Amino acid sequence: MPEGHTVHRQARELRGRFRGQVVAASSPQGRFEAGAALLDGQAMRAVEAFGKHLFLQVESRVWLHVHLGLAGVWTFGDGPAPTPRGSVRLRLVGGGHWADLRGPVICEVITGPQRRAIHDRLGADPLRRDADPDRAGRLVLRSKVSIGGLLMRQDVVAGIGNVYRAEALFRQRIDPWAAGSSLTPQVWQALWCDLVVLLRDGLRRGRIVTTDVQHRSRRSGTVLAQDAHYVYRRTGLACRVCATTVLAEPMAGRTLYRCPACQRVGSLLA
DNA sequence: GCTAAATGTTGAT
DNA sequence: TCAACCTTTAGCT
Repeated sequence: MPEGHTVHRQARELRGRFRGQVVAASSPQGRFEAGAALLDGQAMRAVEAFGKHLFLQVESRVWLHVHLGLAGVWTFGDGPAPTPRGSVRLRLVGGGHWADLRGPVICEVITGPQRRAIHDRLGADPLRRDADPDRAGRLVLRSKVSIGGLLMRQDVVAGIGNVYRAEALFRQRIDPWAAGSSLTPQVWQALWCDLVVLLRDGLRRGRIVTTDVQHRSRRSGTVLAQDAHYVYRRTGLACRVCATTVLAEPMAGRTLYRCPACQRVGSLLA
């Protein structure tokens, strides 16, 4: 269940196991047999993540393009691959490692130019060095669309999903319904910097934690789930900062979470 | 054990 | 604007 940090983490897992290795590719489920045949028996050259998209290149120079959607999942392992269970769309085996892909929305083999076209329509990815936050900022600052809507647009900022949207806007005290054009450049700058901080942290941990203070389970030492977020999925509970009831409301088909008191038009800088 | 919802996108209406 | 897709998990029973 991925936002951008998950996909970057998976790219790292795939790179570590398979880069430079000859990889056997198959589709136990049968739905990707033709595609798997194009990858099978070739050395893996490169793996990269861009937003929520994953690209994997083999020596014939074609690319595997994967988008997990809501339900897609990678499973990794070392040693002999287990008997495939369930609908494994793609299995990669090589160098003593294996990886199974289930339930992706997109799993296809594409050419270099096709990959470039996908790159070109993606916005700034907070986890990539080549991200251009100024271009994203120009789009935001002259848009009448709400900042909550803009953050979900992958052609503006790539890799942000519903959790990071809710949490970053809360942390900056920005009203999600405020138009992009109502933000100042300073507010945009602060929001972008916080997205970079949050996604890097998510990449390191492997989960999204946005609160500074967490209660830990006494037994396992893990951060309790309900303390990991400020507003995401906390409908009806008291805001951690001001105790006002957290709201949930639909925005463009997704559930938006916010604190109506903390998140007014301005921001921490206003 | 079952059901509904979910960190998402696409394509039809 | 909405259903479809696919899998996992939270929250019931």
